[in-house]
Amino acid sequence: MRSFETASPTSLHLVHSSPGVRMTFTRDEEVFAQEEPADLVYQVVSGAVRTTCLMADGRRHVGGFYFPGDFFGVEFADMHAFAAEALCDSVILVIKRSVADRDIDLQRQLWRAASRELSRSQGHLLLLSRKTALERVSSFLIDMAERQGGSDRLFLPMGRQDMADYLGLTIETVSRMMTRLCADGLIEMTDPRHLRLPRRAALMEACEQAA
Amino acid sequence: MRSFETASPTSLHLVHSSPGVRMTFTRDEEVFAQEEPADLVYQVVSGAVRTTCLMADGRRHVGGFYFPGDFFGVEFADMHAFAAEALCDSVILVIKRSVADRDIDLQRQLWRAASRELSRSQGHLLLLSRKTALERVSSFLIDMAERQGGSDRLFLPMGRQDMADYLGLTIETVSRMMTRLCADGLIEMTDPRHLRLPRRAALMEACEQAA
DNA sequence: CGGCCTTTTGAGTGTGTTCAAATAGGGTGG
DNA sequence: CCACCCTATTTGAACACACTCAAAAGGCCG
Repeated sequence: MRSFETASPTSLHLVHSSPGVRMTFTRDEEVFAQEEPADLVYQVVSGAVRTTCLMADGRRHVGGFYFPGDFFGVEFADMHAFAAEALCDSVILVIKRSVADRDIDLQRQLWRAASRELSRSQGHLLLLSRKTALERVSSFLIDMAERQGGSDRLFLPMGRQDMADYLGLTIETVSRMMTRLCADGLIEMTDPRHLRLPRRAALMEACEQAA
Repeated sequence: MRSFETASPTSLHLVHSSPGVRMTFTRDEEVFAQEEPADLVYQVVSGAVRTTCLMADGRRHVGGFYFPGDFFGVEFADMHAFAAEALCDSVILVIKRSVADRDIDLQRQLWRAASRELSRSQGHLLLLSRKTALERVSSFLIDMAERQGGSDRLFLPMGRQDMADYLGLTIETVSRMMTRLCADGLIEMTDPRHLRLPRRAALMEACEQAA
């Protein structure tokens, strides 16, 4: 089900000395669980990951999405507040925190990851506090597009439910907003996960403010 | 307008060696501004502080409230993402980051502060993403009560607008929910800022899930 | 082709917003 | 000390946006 390989020098540009183990995960497989000790940190090699948080009443919250090069599972507390699952078949580099803390370069990368994580979480806060459904979906698409490089083609590795749980909306509302954006010519959809953003500037207008 | 005093050994139990300067701020006075270099950290000695974030379209977001003993302005980036203002006349201990980083004990306190800040911000995220107005206001009151010690009396140093901007609601909705909680006997209000929480357990029910 | 899952669409409802006005509280000057 | 003003809060009524429930359409795999 899950394959282990010992780390070896690879072409992955973000990790010089490969101070960890590569593991592969299949779609929807759990990388780590909520409430699990946070003694490891993770970096996406290929594929994509989401972090989720299950709440008492069954509602699910998606904390973020992670793409190749991104670190995740970097916490301050010694427990994971979120669980992490592979969005699709993915290769993840797993690194011991104790090892990471001895590698000065890696340590710097983790610090930057934590810093980015915090500012992302603050942006997310603003998004949730006072944005309309259309603004949320637009912001999301812009964010995804930026993180996938400048191309006007965009692939969404997550389903509508994941988007909804990330944006604090229902799946129906997300779907409706996507339809609306299509109708307004701001996006084109070949299928639900493959988009083209022909008018990025106009789409950013729809966000109304900084992400 | 603002008085400076050199730090001196005081009765404040949280700071042993007072490695900073005490400053007093009047109501609504700015402690630091958004986009200002974050080379100082702050601790509330007396009074209360809010952090705010002004958005492009004029909407305001309140990031958090800080009470005696709480640190604020602890950032990862080298700019403040939020501004900080005194809620009422307050005494603030101002500490140079460079000095703080040399004090092993203080450093530990700042780390814990950053950690708490992050988990608070995640709780805030959950609150904003899927909670009803009543749940938000209830959670807020419970949180405030816990941070002010176990008493069933609660003083709110912030106005309804601050509460609204913190909870992602309008001032009218906050007011209505307060009225509703009164009607349901979950809180008592002598005036808008002075509450009594006679049925804490019942109030926590209204939060529906972890803060 | 048929079954299963995801996404989309539709109709009706409800919660929170908006706009507007009334009330309460606090400070100032007469 | 009281009248007045200014601000903060509360209340009311109508509306709008997103949700809920329900069903149809589209993909994918067997």
